[in-house]
Amino acid sequence: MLADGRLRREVDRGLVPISATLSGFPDDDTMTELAKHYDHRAAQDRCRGLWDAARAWHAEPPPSGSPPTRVFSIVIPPPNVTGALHLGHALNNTLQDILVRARRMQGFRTLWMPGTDHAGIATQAVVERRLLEEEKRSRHDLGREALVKRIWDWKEQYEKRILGQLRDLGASCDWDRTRFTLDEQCARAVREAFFRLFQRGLVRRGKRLVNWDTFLQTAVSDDEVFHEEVKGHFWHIRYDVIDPRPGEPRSVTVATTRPETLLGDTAVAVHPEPAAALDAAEHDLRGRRAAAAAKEQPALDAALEDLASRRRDLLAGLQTLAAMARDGRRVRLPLLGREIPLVADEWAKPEMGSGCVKITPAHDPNDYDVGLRRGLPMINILEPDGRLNAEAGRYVGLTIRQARDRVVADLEAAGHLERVEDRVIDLAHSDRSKTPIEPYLADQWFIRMAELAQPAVEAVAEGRIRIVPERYAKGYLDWLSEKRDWPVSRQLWWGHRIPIWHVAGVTEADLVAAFAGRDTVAWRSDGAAGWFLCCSDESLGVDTIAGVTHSRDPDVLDTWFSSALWPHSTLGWPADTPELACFYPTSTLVTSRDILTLWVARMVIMGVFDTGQIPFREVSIHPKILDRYGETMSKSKGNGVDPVDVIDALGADALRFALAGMATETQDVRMPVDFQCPGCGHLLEQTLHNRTKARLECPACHSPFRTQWATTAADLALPRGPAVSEKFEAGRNFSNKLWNATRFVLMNLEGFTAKPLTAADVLREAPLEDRWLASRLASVAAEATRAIDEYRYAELARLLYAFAWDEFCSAYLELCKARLAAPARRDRACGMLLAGLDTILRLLHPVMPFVTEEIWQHLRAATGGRRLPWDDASAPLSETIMTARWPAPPAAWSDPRTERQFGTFLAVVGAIREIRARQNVPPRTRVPCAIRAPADLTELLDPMRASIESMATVSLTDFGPAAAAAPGSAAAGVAGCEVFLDLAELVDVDAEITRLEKDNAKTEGFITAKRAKLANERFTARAPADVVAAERAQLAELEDRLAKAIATLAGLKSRQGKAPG
RNA sequence: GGGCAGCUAGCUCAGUUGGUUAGAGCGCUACGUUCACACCGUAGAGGUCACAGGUUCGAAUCCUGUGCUGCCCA
Repeated sequence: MLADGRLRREVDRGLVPISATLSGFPDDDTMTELAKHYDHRAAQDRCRGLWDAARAWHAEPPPSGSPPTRVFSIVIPPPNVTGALHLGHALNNTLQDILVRARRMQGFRTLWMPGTDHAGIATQAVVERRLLEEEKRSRHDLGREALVKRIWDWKEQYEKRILGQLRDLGASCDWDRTRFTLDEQCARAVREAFFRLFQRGLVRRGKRLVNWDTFLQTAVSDDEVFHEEVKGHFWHIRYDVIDPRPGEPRSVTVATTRPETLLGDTAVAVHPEPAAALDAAEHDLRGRRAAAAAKEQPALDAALEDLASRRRDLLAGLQTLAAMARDGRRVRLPLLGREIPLVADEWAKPEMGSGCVKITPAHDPNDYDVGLRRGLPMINILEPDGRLNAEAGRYVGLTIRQARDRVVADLEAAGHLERVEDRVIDLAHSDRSKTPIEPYLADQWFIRMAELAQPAVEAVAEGRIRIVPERYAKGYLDWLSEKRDWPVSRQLWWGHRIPIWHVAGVTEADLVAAFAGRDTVAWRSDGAAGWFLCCSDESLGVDTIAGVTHSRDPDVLDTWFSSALWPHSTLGWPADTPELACFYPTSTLVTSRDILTLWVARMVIMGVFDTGQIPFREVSIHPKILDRYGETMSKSKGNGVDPVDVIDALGADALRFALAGMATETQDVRMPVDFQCPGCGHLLEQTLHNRTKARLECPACHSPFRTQWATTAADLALPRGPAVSEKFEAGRNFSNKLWNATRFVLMNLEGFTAKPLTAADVLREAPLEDRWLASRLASVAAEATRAIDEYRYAELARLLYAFAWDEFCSAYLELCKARLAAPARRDRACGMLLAGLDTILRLLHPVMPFVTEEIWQHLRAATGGRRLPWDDASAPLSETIMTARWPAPPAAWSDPRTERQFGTFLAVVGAIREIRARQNVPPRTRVPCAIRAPADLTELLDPMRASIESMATVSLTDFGPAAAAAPGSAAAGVAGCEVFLDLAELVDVDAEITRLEKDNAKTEGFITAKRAKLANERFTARAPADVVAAERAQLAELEDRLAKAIATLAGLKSRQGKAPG
């Protein structure tokens, strides 16, 4: 028996694998006492095993013909397979799991669709960078197929890691349905969607100035670009006017930070109305000066002066140039000798530089617009690898850097360089390769947005899709209403290859003949003698068309294209599946605000286009997690926290509880991070300086440890110091509190047999504390349900924490201690303790699934016969809390009067405890106490006499309207009662007097303020009657309290000096 | 340049439609361990609600402006 007992304890500590049951939870007869501390590691393993064995997370569409059920579905924002998940993902998925678990318990047919995203450029860039670092090879050395194979290997590794992290977190996704944006099912949806767009004429081919990454040799989107200020120069270059007439300038001067681009110049621009432009600039400056603070005025004055000197020195020349531009005059491009036109365009600013600007349409976004407006040629001078092409004449083959030096030297030699200024330049860099971005004119595929965006705008504008918090709808609508065409091609190898082929030299009749009977092929003219073909099958299926070979577009689609289809592609579209019929449109999308436009808007667009229905009804936007400096957490900055570190150290529930508690409606949450020394546990603040170090030394024990950055063998041999935050400890403590409350309940169940409890049982002949608990359970269940409905996750966590800890444990459980010792009152107390605990566990399960399940299993083993009023009393208790019924206490349990009464009781106990603490009365010394209370309060509190005595450790000597206090008692007024503590050995009379005087001064202050307020006629006349009445009542109470306190004070003063000590 | 948000206790954050004496967690102070839990209990200290105006009987809350911080768009 002894051995059994020890085994049991070790089992409870999770030291021994349990084979007795499938789930690994103890049977009734093995269950007596829990370990003193909750062991999150063992519990997590057991719970996951239980859920997996039962596939409790799996959802099926109903069999046909079955009655309709309520459906709740979510698709996961697929984490990309570039790397492991960080705390931001943990937050996102915790919130989804809260919704999913709650709805499942509420009886919804609930699906959470999991999966990952291939993240085209990000993943390819990571793999390419490693290839270069570790093998010194480029993707071109490897070739397309081999590189793609490498990326698949990477994907397999990280997908596994990510899904493992999600499972560690407790995410109750339907793991049987896991998808990947590049898997066969998603690929089919991508081809079909693209084909339909092509057929409808919504796909177009066009030139576009893209952000070109010369290292990765691909276009990157604006959000993959970061800006950095670097030191550079401003070169002033002279272009000669061709055949100047008398009175005309012989040359124009332009300034540039990128002199090598002049090789691609196709014009020089001057403002068409320089005088008017200067007037406008001056008007603007004067307006700003009038409104500016004094310290800004000198700078504005200087700007005005500069403007005046320009008017004096430059204006005439600029006006001449504008006239020459209108006349079609030309200038000669230095070095190349090309003749280029002077054009008049507003882009040239007379208030800046020389007032003239060189135009390089193929290599500058603003110049590109000028080129379009003025019909200028666009000369591309770059190869994809960033070297200059044949258009650059004798500079061909040079890198941009080399070309810049040569061009500058040649200009200087030719006498065309006027001067050079130093200047700080805002330079765009690729986030992927960290190299400078070159604006580059490239052929791209675009999706036309004019028609597609409209339904997506309307869905939100008309409220069919609700974005929470509402303010985010504005950004969504603004962005979409611009209806800018979506460039979807990416010059990458990792992704969905664009299903477009090109063929030249065949007739449409040839195409008709080649694809006779196939409705999966469509074509359009390429504008010249060829055709673009689009096909929704995997391949075109023919090698040649009328003997002519075709070629497939080498590019792949933007990652967001496949993500845009995620809600319907994962459910089987374009096939007409039962899943699609049941779970689409999905219920809610949970995401952070930064991808509202990139992803959310595009899902709406494509969902409506493909299925005719919106993809989700509500969007819940949650905050981002920042570090102590207000920077967003990211792997690359090194300021992140790995969720698995927290899960290991404190438990998944602790992590989830903290994250849910942070998810308020404000935008961002700060999380100061510390490194924890693996040797001594000392916390070392993470700073801007140390956060990227591979090894650190503990300032306390001086032993070194490694961080996530460790790569060398020497560093890797060190123990890992995890990045942690104290914010998670509250959740760990809370888990333990629940565990110990359960431990207490289970320890006191001897001889008690749990039976189904009805709503009426709970109220029948119930003592005050039971009616109070029932009422609180009703309110808390309603509030928790509402918080979930309204996506107020933080409030959910907070309110359950406060109720479980402060009310259930600190008040109700304490009160039960006396009842459990009294045989006649025992059973009822056990029943209510169980009901309270069970309800708390169910309400908390969505936030803290593991500890609630672990406890549920122990309770189930000990009290499997219990049912709550909202359970089906004829069915067995649910085997897992995951599918237990969501609490729905009856309205009859609500009882505001009882809650007030109980509040008074707690206040009286609190007042007594306060006096005891102040007077240093030893905790276990029972003190005589009298309570004077008006008749109505006496009647209310009378049933609680024993409870007051036990909770405040006093013996009540007198209680009622005329209760007499022992002379010189310590006293306090509370909630309309007076409490007198007979401290025969009142140690410190002076302290009591000081305290009372301070308190009275405070009370007098309030009274003065209240009297003034009530004396103000405008207040009594205009404020609502109930507010005025409340103020009057309050004043009366304050005056009463003060009067009583003054009397007590007088008594104390008469004792002053007489008391011992 | 335009838009959105934030600024509340030492730290991280709550604070519903304006209405008692502004709250929580952590940290801090004092006392307390055979009695579920020291991952605990009891009590306490700690705030000109960024600043300046305004509306109102009454403002952390509404309006205007300023400052600082972050994000989005150009």
